[in-house]
Amino acid sequence: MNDAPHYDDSLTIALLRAREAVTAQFREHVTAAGLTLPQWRVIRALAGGVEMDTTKLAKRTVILPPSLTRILRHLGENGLIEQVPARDRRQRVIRLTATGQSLFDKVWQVSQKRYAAIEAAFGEQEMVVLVESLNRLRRSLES
Amino acid sequence: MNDAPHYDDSLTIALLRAREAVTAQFREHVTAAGLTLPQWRVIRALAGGVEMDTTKLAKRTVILPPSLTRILRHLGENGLIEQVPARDRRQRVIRLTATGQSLFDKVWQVSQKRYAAIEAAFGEQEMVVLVESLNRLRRSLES
DNA sequence: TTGATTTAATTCACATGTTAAGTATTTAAG
DNA sequence: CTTAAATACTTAACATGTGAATTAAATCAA
Repeated sequence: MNDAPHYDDSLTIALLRAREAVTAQFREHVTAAGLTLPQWRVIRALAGGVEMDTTKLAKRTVILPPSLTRILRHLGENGLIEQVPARDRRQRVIRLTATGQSLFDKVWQVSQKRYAAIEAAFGEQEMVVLVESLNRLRRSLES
Repeated sequence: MNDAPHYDDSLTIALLRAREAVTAQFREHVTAAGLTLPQWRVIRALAGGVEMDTTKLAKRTVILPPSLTRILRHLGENGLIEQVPARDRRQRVIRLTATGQSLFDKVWQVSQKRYAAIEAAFGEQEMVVLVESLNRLRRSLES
């Protein structure tokens, strides 16, 4: 009938809603720990003694540099991260403090359970297929 | 090895990146028309003479009420939408103005081409499967 | 080595995301 | 009919998203 994809079927909206549904599973316990979800992505990327500069961190966490600057300021003020001296003095190399790592450990325990619950509800195999499909979509658009 | 899903394989990040890749296909021509992507979602939901209250509009466009309030103010100031008298005076029922509709017509032409290009690059059938998978994921988490 | 260019990160300005609190109108209970 | 509860939005406050301009340090070319 209509040459336009129906609104609720459109890819962008489907991605938005799916992401909303998934992040909702993590939001409660992450915010209870005093973190926002973007802040948690940064903590998670640095967990286990990883040291990383801002550019790499921005790519890993899918956070734009200006946002990351503010997030790192917050996390630094709360004593969760610290700066590591770098050869290239333009770079800001970051790592978790002991406090940051132990906060990660605490939140991560719950995140794992939530992730497992999502796999159980949606299907472990379907989840693998979905993630692969999402990554294939991305690659097909980047070229 | 690790009991944690690898960062780049995680569902939340895959959703973020995929969404980023898809929206990038629309951002250029939408912003060239003087609209942000959320503003465009609102315009699109109202296209074709549709009248809708704020609550329904918020759900359709996946925009939270406080954001929608601001967006509607912007669109109203630019003469793209107008308010329709409603029985329930708590509600704000909105529709496009003639200006808004003609802006939609212009932007929509390009959006259709972009959407078709995504289908061509990723595969029409795979796209259908992906959207269904995303919606199934969402439903499995809402119960 | 100097000067132009590139790179890394920040700052600025404005828009949206998110939660909590507030206002106005309607509905429902008594 | 009157008041308590529910509904539809809005406002406020803070965090992040986004694009453009800025600063500082490293690299490259002459």
